[in-house]
Order: sequence, then structure tokens, then C-alpha cells
Amino acid sequence: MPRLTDARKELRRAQIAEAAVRCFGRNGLERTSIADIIAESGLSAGSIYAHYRNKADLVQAAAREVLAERARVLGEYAASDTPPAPDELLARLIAAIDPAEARVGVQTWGEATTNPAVRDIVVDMTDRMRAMLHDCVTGWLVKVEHHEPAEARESATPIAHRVMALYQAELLYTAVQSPTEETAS
Amino acid sequence: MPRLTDARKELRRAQIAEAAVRCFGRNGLERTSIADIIAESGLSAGSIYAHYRNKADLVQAAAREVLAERARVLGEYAASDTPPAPDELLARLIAAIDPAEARVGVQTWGEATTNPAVRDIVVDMTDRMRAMLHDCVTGWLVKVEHHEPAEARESATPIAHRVMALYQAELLYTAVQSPTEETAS
DNA sequence: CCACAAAAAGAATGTCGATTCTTCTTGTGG
DNA sequence: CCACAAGAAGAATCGACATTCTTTTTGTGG
Repeated sequence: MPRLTDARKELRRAQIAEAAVRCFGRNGLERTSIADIIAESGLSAGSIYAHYRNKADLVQAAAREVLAERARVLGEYAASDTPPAPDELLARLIAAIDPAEARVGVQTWGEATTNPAVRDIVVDMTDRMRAMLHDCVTGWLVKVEHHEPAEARESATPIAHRVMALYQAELLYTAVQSPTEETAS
Repeated sequence: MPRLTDARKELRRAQIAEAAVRCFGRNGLERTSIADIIAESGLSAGSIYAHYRNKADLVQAAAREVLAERARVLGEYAASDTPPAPDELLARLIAAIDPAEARVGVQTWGEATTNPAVRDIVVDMTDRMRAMLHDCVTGWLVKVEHHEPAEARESATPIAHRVMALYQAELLYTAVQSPTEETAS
């Protein structure tokens, strides 16, 4: 059965999704046309539709991509042997923000308010991030501050909530402040 | 010159802008068509275009409307004789969040990432709100905690920043969690 | 190397929606 | 109360853009 090998297929999907993220970051979710993504990816309409059902599907892929990337950064700290203190954790997360991805992230929030599929992605990713923050803070309380594990887990909750909120606010700030790149056309 | 009297003209503009806000909250900035706003306002295309240059103009009006409403609530506390403590202030602001307006607010953030006109509105309103929070916190420090005015103004800055961030995060949370109303059509 | 099915290209299609245009109505100054 | 310019209505226009279709190319299993 002469299909593309799975690895190759994934590469194409990624190539398309990454082009989409760049376009979205530049022009926004709705003002980006398929033609823009075609130009950015160097592929063709036929090819894109062979890999994604439609534009909504692409928007979802982009949302997952951006949110997953932010979750990935966080995951590293959660797994660390010497977890950073909350203030330090927040500072590092903020330092790791990429303006282009921040823009797409914030656009995704807006889209989530009326698009159930994107909403689910945002809620899921947010929950996952909050859980990782919780692990990270718990680890710090236990390993650095020498709290009891059970008690640490409990007191970590409001701290994680706070760090998450401050991080999101910073993301918003970055997304809005970062200079708007002009459209090529 | 038989024009509409200014008051009447403002009424029409408000009628249209309010209809637009309802539509945007329901379906999002871009998925709302002029036809939707026509239906919601009970007016006609011709009438709407007599009051707003185009759809972008309407989006800006809606953004101003929603953000101004949130600033208004805040202004009341800033002017109060016995300003609430930061925690209490935050709690009240959160309690005053309206889900529909929260949705349009978050959509506005997304739009601000790529639309300079909306970006300016968001930045301006955010700055204004932060300043009011600052006044409010300063008032509390001086009147309730009996700090020196000069020193109070300085220590109010990071507190105001924090309250703002937590408020924005809560707004996001409300906007995303609030049930998506189904489109009428 | 071959055959061939799937993938890529690019043109063609069809819909949707913003904006404009024409016509009818209404409020206002005299 | 009149006349008339501006306001409102609704039909018509015009372009943009997602998606599909047809043709060409290419990768894969034998």
C-alpha cells in the first residue's frame, strides 16, 4: 500500500501546523486565509486538505501546538530534583515566553469563548498546566522547605493557582504589547 | 438643517453598539455578521452604516463599551472614602464580572494582538484601570493603614499590578468557562 | 526497476457576507 | 402645517475565501 510512511506524514502535518501558527501570530485566526498558509508553508491547497479536514481543524491543531509548547517548558521544572521557589518558577516561565506564541495563545483564548472545540483544548491544557504547577510547588515545599507531603499538596493549591494567574496575565501583556508585524501582502 | 438631534443620534449609536456586544458575546467578533447585528438591533443595513463607518468601527465601539463598563465599576471604589483592602477589592471586582461581557473582553484581547486600533483601546483601558487600582490601593494604605502618602503611592504599585493580574486571570476563567450560548439560526 | 495508488498542485466553484445604491419615510426648522 | 434634507429600509453588488475537482507527480512495496 503505497502511502506516505507515518513519519513522513507527521512531518507534513507539523510543517503545515507550524506555518499556520506563524500566520495566525501575524494576522490573527480569522484574518489568516488558507492562501496565506499555502504561501507560508510552500505547499498547495490540495496538500493541506489532504492533511487537515478544514480550517477549523487547523485552528485546533495550532491551539494544541502552542499550548503544548508552553506546557512542555513547565513539565521540565516539575520533574526537576530541586524545584524552584514559586517566585523563581514564575520568573522563569515569564522569561520563556515567546511573543509570537503568546499572541496565538491569547487569540486562542478569544476563540475559546465561542468555539467549543477550542474551548475544550484550552480548558484541558490549562488544567494540565495547573496540575504541573501544583506538582512543582509541592516538590519545592517538600524538598526545599521540608513540609510534610500531605500538607504540602494542600498548601500548594492556592500557590499554584496564583502562579498560573500571574503567568497568564503576563502572557496577555506580552501578546498585546509585542509589536504587530505588518502583513507581507 | 433637519438632522437628528444629537441626543437622538447618540441613542441610535448606543442601540447599535449594545446589539453588537450581545452578538459578539454570543458568536465572537468574526463570526458575527452585519446581518446578525441587523437582526439583533431591529434596524437595517443602511441605518447601521449611517452611524458606523464599517464593521471594524463597530468592533472598536464594542471594545470601548465593554472595557469602559469594567473601568466604571472600578472607578466607584477608587473614589470611596473607606477604600477596601486589596483582597476585598479583588473579591468585589470578581463578583461584579458579567459572563457575557467577560467573553467580549477576552475576544477583544485576542483581536488586540493583530489589530492596532483595538490594541490601542485595550492598552489605554488597561492603563486606566491599573491607575485606578493604584489610587484605590493608595487610598487604603493611607486612610486605613495610616501609611505616609508618598510611601503609600510607591508600595501601592506592585500591589495594584498584582490585583490587576489576578482580576484578568479571573476574567479569562469566567469567559472560557461560561456556557456557550447556541446560535439562534 | 515497475506499477500504481496516494499525495501534491493549481484551477474552478459556490457561498457568504460586507458594503453600496436606490427608494421610501420621518423628523425638524421655518 | 410645509418642504425638504437626512435617516432608514432593503435589494443589489462585488469580492474574498474555503473547499472541491482534475490533472500531474512521486514515493513505496514487490
